[in-house]
Amino acid sequence: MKTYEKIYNLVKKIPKGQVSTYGQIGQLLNINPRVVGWALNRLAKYQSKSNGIPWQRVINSKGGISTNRLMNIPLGLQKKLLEREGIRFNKDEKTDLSKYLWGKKQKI
DNA sequence: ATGTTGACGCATG
DNA sequence: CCATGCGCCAACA
Repeated sequence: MKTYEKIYNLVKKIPKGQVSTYGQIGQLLNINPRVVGWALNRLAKYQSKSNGIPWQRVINSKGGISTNRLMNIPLGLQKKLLEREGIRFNKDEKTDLSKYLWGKKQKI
């Protein structure tokens, strides 16, 4: 099984309303976070069609969006998709990872 | 086989 | 806050 397949399988498990990070995915699979980014980038490159993989739920360790500088992906798309799932962004365009990170318990 | 490419993360200035 | 630098490594060409 290819590494990127493992990554896709894991990303599929991120629950709606929560997010993960490149680092967290990498840690769980014992691979470098860079490879996680590479694998997700591959989706946009080689699979123009929708694929059922919730790629938008993977963000960077700062709680921010990393796709905005890419030509492949429309500006602001990832944020829009996440907001649609209930993720809120502060004025610095960051999410509260202590709240939304996959595996953390929700505060009341 | 060899060089290049990143949706990273962390440390440092 | 911004800018580099570097370790990292699968897949691609």
